[in-house]
Amino acid sequence: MKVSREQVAENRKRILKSASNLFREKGFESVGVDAVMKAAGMTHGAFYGYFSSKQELIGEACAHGLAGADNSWTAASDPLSALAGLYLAADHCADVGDGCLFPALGSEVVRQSPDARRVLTDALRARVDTLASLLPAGSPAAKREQAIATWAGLIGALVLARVVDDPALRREILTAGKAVFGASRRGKPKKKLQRP
Amino acid sequence: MKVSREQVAENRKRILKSASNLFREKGFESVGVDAVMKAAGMTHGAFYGYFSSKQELIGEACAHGLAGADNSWTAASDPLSALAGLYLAADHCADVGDGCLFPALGSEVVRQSPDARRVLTDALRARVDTLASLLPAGSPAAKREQAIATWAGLIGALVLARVVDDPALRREILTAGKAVFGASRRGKPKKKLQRP
DNA sequence: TGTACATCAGTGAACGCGCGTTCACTGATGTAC
DNA sequence: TGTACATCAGTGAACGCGCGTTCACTGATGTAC
Repeated sequence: MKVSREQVAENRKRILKSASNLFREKGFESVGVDAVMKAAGMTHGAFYGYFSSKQELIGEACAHGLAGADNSWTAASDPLSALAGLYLAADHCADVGDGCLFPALGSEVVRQSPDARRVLTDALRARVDTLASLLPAGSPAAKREQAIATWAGLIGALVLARVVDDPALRREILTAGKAVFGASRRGKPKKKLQRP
Repeated sequence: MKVSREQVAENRKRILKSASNLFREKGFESVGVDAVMKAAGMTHGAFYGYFSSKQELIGEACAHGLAGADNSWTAASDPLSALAGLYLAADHCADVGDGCLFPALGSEVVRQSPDARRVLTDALRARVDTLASLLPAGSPAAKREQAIATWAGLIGALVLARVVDDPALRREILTAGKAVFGASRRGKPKKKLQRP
């Protein structure tokens, strides 16, 4: 049965959202076209009316998942600590399916289509630029260096926190990451503020 | 045809090495029992004489891959910068199959057996302890925090360097990681040494 | 605005293929005498 | 030490099953008049 044009556009978005969530949760190879379409409320046969192959879906689902990232930290008064706090929050750690794509799928995208790698590369460049521009101090080169290392640290910390099977160690990783990567000035410990 | 006991022990090691390399290169789901056994020089039928399932192999291959890690940096005069230099070297970045297991498979192990997660958790604990004990300055808690953050940063940087499709950006990530995570004292730039 | 028809999004059965796993068989190993 | 036999590691065919992909069909949509 045919379906209205708005319905088609809506269905496409729903497929991309389902795919992007399922891929992050279970990986590209463990999620079939069947599962994606079922999650989107259709049968698998309709898939090839939207995408020419699973590989194409993977590329577009990555783009969709990266586009939906939470940027609220950029508006904070201390963007770096806001980012670290948000990124290494316990609920981001627990919610792989709706969380950042880099820790969930970064190491798997290497083996996917060139398109998918380009999508991640572009997204990473944009995030580095954004973070570098919001850092409070340093030369442009130093800011860029810190922005790259900070993203690497946040992503690595989330990968480790998720893989570890001990909740106490997981909390320790998240806390250490927030402390180290969320502080603008390294090595200069902040004094705790006391109520007057 | 039966085979000598030494041959059996050797075959088992070869299966584990093949599996561990192939899994790091292509991921757990993309590598079949067939491919592992062929790489080890046998046919797939012999597999179930060594392991009861592919899941069991995954757990043991992870343990084998983690046990073979390069520890030469611990003997260096500046272990932190030696570790960062080794870990973020271009050839470690290029050689996924023989490289560290965390960046290659970290995000995939979450979905494997509890055994596999425990193996990675134990290995991470050991690495954090080793690095913390070799850091030059700080309280035990501060050393531990820095050790955790450093491992997170190194692993995240390698994941990002590998996923990116632009060699220039890849080099930039590796260089930034070495500079930031390989320096014991943060924020205090080293003066370049000049020949006298 | 109403009707008649062409379009085409979605359905569900079907296809090869590759995967994890099993098993009867083979023949070299290792042991009992 | 030599021989005869039981053991058992490895082979390769076979099994279900699930996956990516195709396709004839259906019936609601949207257009031409």
